[in-house]
Amino acid sequence: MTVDAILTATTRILIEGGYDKLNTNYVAQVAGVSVGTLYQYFPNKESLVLAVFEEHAEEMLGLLRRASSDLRDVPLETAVRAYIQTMIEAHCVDPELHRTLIRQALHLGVHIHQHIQSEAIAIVRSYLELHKDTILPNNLDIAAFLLVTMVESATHNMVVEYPDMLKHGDVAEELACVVLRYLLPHSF
Amino acid sequence: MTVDAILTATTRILIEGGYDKLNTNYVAQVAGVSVGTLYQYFPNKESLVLAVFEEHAEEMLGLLRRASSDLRDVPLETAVRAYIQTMIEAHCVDPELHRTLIRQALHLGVHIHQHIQSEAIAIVRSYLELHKDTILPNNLDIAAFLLVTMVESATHNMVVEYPDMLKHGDVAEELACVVLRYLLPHSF
DNA sequence: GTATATTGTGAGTATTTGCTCAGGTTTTCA
DNA sequence: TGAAAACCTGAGCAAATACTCACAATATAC
Repeated sequence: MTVDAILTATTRILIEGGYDKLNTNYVAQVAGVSVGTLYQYFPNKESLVLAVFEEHAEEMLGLLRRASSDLRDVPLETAVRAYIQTMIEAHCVDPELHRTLIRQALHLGVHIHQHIQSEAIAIVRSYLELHKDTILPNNLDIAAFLLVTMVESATHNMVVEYPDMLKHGDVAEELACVVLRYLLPHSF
Repeated sequence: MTVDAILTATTRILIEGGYDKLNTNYVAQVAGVSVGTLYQYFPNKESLVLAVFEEHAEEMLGLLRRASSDLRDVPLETAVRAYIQTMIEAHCVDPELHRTLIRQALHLGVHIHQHIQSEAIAIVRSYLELHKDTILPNNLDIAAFLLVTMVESATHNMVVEYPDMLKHGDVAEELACVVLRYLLPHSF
């Protein structure tokens, strides 16, 4: 319970004031505990951010993992759209926190993108492997790398940097076009 | 001359030790001047990083602007490849500094990606406008957004996060495939 | 050569802040 | 009920560091 209050406070301060405004005394105050208590559960300031990051990343990865197991045996066209949709949802879990972690915490070893991408690349690669006879690309490593990078960054940019775009839900469909035209011989 | 020494020192410290290790006394020492001198040219610590950023962003944007004017009247297929190549070159101007600015300085208003992307989107959009009769996408805003985001992030990831990939120069060619299959009706 | 302007100096200050620790409060359990 | 374990407190220390200012050195102009 105490830990939770501390993490919630950390998250809130991070979102509202950024890493600069995050000091342990203030976190403790917002959490309604004393600094001493805080240091009973977290060895230092950095570990606060790391814990928040871990929680958030797991939540996002959870969605992607679930989707990937659901999509194993689904035709490519459906899978691609579902994958893009899931990626959008993953970014919508807590967009403000996501933006903050990326903007404010990259300089600690907190690399959300790499964290998520490396796992996503493995997933996509194994999916492409299953369908390698029906798709155009030969080099699956490169294809998986490009697909994940592109979908992740487009999604990210859309949700986090240009949130208005989501209303134009067409972007998701257009992104699906990009992917499908790349993978399949016949146009869309 | 003094200003230059200060900026060079800032850059070096930023690359080697990150934003944490950047303190004005140390910058002055490395630059071979006194703190007082430093504060004669820069109002505060932040402005140091901002100046370094500005210089770097201009250098990258310079390449893109030059390319964009060269590519106005070139056939799409050539233009796409050249554009991708230019984007790679832009990221290779000073990859270490680029990585550092992104990782260490995002939390100041230093948003390289947005800075570069917003200009790149305008350039690409106007190019697509010229060729709108020969390309598939209807919504040029979305198309430009996606193309820039995808090419920029793929390039960035390749150069900055997975530098080994560049040796596999095929990634650039594969990326060109993605773009061309999206834009043109006949496959590649 | 003198006066003025420009540029440089660096010890010191004022503040911020991560973290400790000596002691208090609450809970557990025989 | 009482003692041990677990948990909490917050004033304050120690270190880091952004920034100043009174003065010195150098350059420029006449």
